[in-house]
Amino acid sequence: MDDTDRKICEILQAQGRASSAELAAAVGLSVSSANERVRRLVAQGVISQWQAVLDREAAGAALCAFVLIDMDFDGEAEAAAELTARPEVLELHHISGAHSYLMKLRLPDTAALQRFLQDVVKPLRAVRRTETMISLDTQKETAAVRILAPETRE
Amino acid sequence: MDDTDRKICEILQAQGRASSAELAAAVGLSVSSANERVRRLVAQGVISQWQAVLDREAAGAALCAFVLIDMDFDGEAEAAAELTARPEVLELHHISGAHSYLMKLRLPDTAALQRFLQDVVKPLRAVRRTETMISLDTQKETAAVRILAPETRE
DNA sequence: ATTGAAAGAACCCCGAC
DNA sequence: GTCGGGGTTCTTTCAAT
Repeated sequence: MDDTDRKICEILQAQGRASSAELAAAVGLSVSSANERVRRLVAQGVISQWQAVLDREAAGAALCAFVLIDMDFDGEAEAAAELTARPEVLELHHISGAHSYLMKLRLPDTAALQRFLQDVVKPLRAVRRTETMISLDTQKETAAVRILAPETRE
Repeated sequence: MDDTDRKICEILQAQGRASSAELAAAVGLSVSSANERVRRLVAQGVISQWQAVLDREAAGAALCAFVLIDMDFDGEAEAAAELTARPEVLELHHISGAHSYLMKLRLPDTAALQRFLQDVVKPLRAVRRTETMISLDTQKETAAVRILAPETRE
C-alpha cells in the first residue's frame, strides 16, 4: 500500500469505472501494472466493493432521517438484527453517549417515515424511546474517505 | 423506469462491476438491451455515480463519529461550506429539531477526532455548541437504497 | 425498445526483465 | 513489481424488427 495504490484508490472512489488505461496514465505506470494494482487492492480487501450510486429522488427515497434510539439490554440484539435487515435502514450504529443507537433512514416521504417508526421500530421489545431528526438539506453525502499513509497517522 | 430497470439498479448497487452479459442473464434480455438500459439510466441521472468502496480500516478511517452542531444564523453558510470541504466530513445534514446540523465523520482515531473538533469545528464563528456521538460498532452501513415503483409510493 | 453481429476497447494471463 | 504481447471477454455501434 504505497502512494501509487492510494492514488488509484482515490480515483476509483470518485470514478469507479475508470479503465486500467486511465489509471495507468494517472499514476505513470503501464496498463498491466495498473491492472495488477487494482487486482491486488481487491484481493487484499482494501477495495471491498464496487457499486453504482443511485439518485435518491429517482429511487423513491428522497427523505433522509436519523433516529436516536434508546434500548433496553433485553432484546437489544434481536431489535438490532430486525433493523439491519430492513432496506430503509442505511446505517445502524451502536453509539456512545445518552442514546443506544443511531439509525440512518432513506424513505419516500414523511408518511413512510411515520409508518416505519410506528410499524417497525416501536413494536420492538427493547425500544424504549426514539428521537427523530429529519434532514432538511443534505449538504454533503459521500462514502469516499481520505486514504492516509500509516506514517502520517499520528 | 420499469421493473427491468429497477432490477438492473439493484444488481448494480450490489455489484457495480457486473457486466452487461450478467445483467442480461439476470433480467432476461439480450446483452445489447441490457447495455442500452444501463446507458439510459446513467444518461437520465438515475445512476449518479460509480465508485469503489474502500475498507475503512485499510484507509485509516477506522473511527466513525456523528456530531450534532448548534449554529447561529450568522456565519452559518460559511461554516457549512468549510465543513463540507473537509475530507473527514462524509456527510453534513441540515436537520429539524433541537440542533442545526448533523455531521458524519470518518477519522483514524479519537486523537484525530479531538483535533478535528478543536482545530476545525470550534473555531467556526457560527458554531455555538457540539455534541459528539462515537460509533462503537457499525452494524450496518450501506448506500444501497430500495427502488420503489412510483405507484407503490403511497 | 429489442436484437444479433461486427468492430472496438478493455481486461487478464504469461513469460521476460 | 513492472512490462508488452496475445487471447479472451466486454462494451458499443449499427442496421433491422
